[in-house]
Amino acid sequence: MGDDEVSDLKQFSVKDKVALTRKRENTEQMKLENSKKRKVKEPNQTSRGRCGEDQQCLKEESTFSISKENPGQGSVTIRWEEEKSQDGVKWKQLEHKGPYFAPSYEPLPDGVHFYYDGKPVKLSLAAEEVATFYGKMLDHEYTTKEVFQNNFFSDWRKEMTAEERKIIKHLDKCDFTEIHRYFVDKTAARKALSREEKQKLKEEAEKLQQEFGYCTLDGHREKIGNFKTEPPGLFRGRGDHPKMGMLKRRILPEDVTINCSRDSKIPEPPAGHQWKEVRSDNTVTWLASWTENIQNSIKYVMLNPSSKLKGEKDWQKYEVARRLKGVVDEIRSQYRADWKSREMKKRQCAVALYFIDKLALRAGNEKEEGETADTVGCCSLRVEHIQLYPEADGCQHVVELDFLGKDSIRYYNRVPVERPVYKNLQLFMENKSRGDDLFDRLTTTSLNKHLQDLMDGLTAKVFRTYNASVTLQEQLRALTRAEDSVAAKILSYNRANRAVAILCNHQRATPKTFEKSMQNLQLKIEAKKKQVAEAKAELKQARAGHKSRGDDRSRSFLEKRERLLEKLEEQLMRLSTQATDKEESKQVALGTSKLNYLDPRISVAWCKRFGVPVERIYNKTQRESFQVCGSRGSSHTSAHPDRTGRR
DNA sequence: TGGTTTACTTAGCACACCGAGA
DNA sequence: TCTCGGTGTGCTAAGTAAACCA
Repeated sequence: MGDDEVSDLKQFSVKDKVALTRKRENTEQMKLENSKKRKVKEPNQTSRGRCGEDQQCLKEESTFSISKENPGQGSVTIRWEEEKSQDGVKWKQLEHKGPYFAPSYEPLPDGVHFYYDGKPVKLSLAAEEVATFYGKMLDHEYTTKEVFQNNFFSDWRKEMTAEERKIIKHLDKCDFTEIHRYFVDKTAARKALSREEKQKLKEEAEKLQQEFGYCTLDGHREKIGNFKTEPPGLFRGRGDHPKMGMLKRRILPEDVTINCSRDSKIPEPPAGHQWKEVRSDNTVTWLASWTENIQNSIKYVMLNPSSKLKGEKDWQKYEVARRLKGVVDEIRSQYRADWKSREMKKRQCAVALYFIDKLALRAGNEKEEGETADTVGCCSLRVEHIQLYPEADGCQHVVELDFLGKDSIRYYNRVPVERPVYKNLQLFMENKSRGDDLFDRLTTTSLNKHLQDLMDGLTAKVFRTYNASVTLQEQLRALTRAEDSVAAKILSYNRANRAVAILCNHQRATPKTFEKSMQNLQLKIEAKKKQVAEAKAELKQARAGHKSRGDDRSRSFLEKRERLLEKLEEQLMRLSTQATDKEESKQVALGTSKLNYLDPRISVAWCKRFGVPVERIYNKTQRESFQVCGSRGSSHTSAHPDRTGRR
């Protein structure tokens, strides 16, 4: 299957997107009308007014409104504002053991050969190591790609001795199959280890985690997110990445900069080595860094999301989104007015902002050509990425967007836009060729500068967070029914979550095992249906028996049958719900939005209101990240560090 | 002002792990 | 006890955006 076909399969149906956009538009229209009716009011009063119509809604809404209005939360904002003013100081004391280095290369056993042109060739250690990188990936699609093959071969030859280079001249004459088989067998052997052996490995990993996986930050033991250096291998760039297959070098202590406090115990480099640099910069949160050789970018060792530092940053993100809620109507009026501006730059900015707000597009920074896959975001859209239709699908002024976004995931959407937007797009496309920038007067920097003027801390990214959280809230309100079972409520939650994922274009490949596991689930459903039918027949008989005999024994039997039927029907319902959920989620990645875009306070408030245990929505790690404490039906919303800082 | 660098968040994939059910 | 399949976790690429610099 070609890449284009994969992309085709991976796009959401336009119907999903159109339905979602319309739902959001209706809400927006209502809000606009309401705000017109109210005329001039403080922004936060506007948002409260809408919600005040429904007491329960007010409670939920308060989880996503300006913190000044929430007793007790104002202090949190103030505390962080205070911290921010301290010249960006992130910590006072930081101590750690440095990164854990990838194990050195273990040569292949004598019985495993590499063949060139049918003849075994004993490779030098360096060349052999790189050959194993390729051999391991033999059953991966990457190795079928020409760019991957060429980059690999070119970098591999650099690792060869002059002798080897003389022999090995063409990749298609190389035979890595023995190497491949060796690693497949090794994986199988690892899987087949005894319980005790596996336990031993687990204990060793845990020991490593305990030794290198934690640091001390301002006197608190914090978990590190990635304490191991990235092992060498072949670069796996996504989409049509021009550098895929290139050799990712092994990271040595000499490449690593350590960041820790001056008075702490400086981590020891591995024996015989030294660090590139040891510094003490408390305005940054990273513990160690190095520059990787593929794109010359810096890689960092950072804290785990469960850490105080990350938690606070996350909380701040949602606070900014909450502040946006208070001014979003005003911003929308502003960009609508700017659609008619005499200044081209202003018009482009206003139209781009409309896309970012309405379609939750990413900002779209400029990228260096030829260095990465050709992907775009809003500001970097080109003429070739949009099509205009005066009329389509029964709507006027339809725009079709078709481009590759982050991770080369295709964004495809057909959406009716307001007339001035349509007219402006026609104008922006005039006298341009397909490869020209649609918004040629606009950059993400200028857009963000404009947003900064509208609201302190506002950037393009905030609109995604804001619209994602608002969508979740609206969908939860529309879909949840108090009388539903917990399973049905969770289905509603997943549907709301899914609406957000579709809005943000979070896609995933259909799991390889999907068809099979779906088939098995259907079989289970059929079997359960049969059981229900049988139980119904038995119940009927039991009723007749009790009617004719009327004794205690027949009554007891009847009650048992009733309970059995009830149980089976519930099981059937649960299976059907599971099947629906599974089918609807097969190509949608729910985790990304749940983890990065949805204010946990909304989910926790929903759990609390509808008696759904928080642990059914957030797993252990997610609860740790958000500091959400789970308790059946009465979950409290300490979604983040407490007001005084530590949890 | 515009290019570059740095620091951080967001993203999907692969695979290990673990529990349910046969 | 074994198998299957879902979930959780680790990994690292790919974004955003601010700071820096000439």
